[in-house]
Amino acid sequence: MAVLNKMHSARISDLLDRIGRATHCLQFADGLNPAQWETLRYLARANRYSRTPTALADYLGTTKGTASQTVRALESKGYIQRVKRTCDRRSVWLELTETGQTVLARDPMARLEYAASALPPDLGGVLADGLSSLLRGLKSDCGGREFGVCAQCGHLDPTADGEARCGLTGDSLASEDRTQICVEFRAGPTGA
Amino acid sequence: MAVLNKMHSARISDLLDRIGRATHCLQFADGLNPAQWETLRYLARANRYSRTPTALADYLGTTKGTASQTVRALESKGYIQRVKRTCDRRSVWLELTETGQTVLARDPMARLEYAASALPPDLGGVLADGLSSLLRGLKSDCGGREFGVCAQCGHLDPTADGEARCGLTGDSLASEDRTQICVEFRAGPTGA
DNA sequence: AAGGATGATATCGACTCGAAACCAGTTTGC
DNA sequence: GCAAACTGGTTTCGAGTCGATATCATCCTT
Repeated sequence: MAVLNKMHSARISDLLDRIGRATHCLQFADGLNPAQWETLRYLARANRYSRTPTALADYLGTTKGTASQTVRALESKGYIQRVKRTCDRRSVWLELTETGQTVLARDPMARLEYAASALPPDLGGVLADGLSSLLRGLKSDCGGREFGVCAQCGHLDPTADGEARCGLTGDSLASEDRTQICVEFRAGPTGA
Repeated sequence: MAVLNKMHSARISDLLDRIGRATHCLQFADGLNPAQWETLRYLARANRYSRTPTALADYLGTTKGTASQTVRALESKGYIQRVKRTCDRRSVWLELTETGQTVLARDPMARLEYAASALPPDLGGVLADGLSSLLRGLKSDCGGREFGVCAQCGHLDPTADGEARCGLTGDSLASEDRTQICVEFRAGPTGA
């Protein structure tokens, strides 16, 4: 069984490697590069605390300087725009433009999703769970901040019925907000 | 069910994305870069027809020029060496050195393998199969040559008992050779 | 023997990334 | 209330990678 498992794990590792390489080349579509696609995807899924250059840098596992360059490139293409914040005038919000959303609809990673949707339905769930626990096993080694949604966040403070607020900022969170990625995410009692 | 499947496929896509990013950063260990690690791994697994710069370029999905630079970098570090071939004096064989094998033993992708081996045994097989068919679905889109082992190759010509030879080159293949990656691989009747 | 194909390498330019310097705005401490 | 420390963001610079092209040597075809 140990041998069998060893065989499987080598194969899994190889397959993931190859899938990674295959998707890598997909991510140069539309004149963008992988980092820029990641950024568009991130901005579409990040909540209002998290659509900033610094949070983006954290998410991408890069530096603020590099993230800034990516942002500039996307802005010059008209896919995102910077919005000055009033509360803290150093800070900037990044927002997808209309054009940006149109481009994101052509996300090349959708191919992967498409391929996944062709799997037998019962296999899909198992696959997702397997990958998820694989990632957990990996993540502890690799450093890198965790990003999760408010719904599973330790800061979430469910006050009244249906309502909830963030224990960190005190803001109340619409249900829409709670399904988005947050920089401040911390694994907590609410989460698994 | 369609909805369920859509959920799963989005999650799978996201997970693969994140695993890819996590492993990417791992592959800068020991002063090498991802392409160089890939090269070491490839050379360790490629058969004697396939340990050449051109085959490497094909495998990595890059150009010969770029592959040549990677080779040079690894050679200057002393991890591989070029061996002039006598049969075709244009051609070069790439071989791992002792040092190269030592370094490869510290392959950062082993972390992934380790994480995979921690999965429940039955899950491992399912996961591998799922990923495999996912890759198949993806590969048809993405172009990129298939690389497989002789044992599943259409060129394999099992002559006598236990013996086999390559129908392309006419060479007889030791059983060791048959488990290695070959550039000339072609999906054939022997394979699945 | 000549011309074309092939394996490999070198060179050049475009591009990306990380490190460090830098600027502006905010907070802290006296 | 002001200076120092801090923080968010941008800019600049250098290293490194990659792909395209040109070049060289060798092989193959006729």
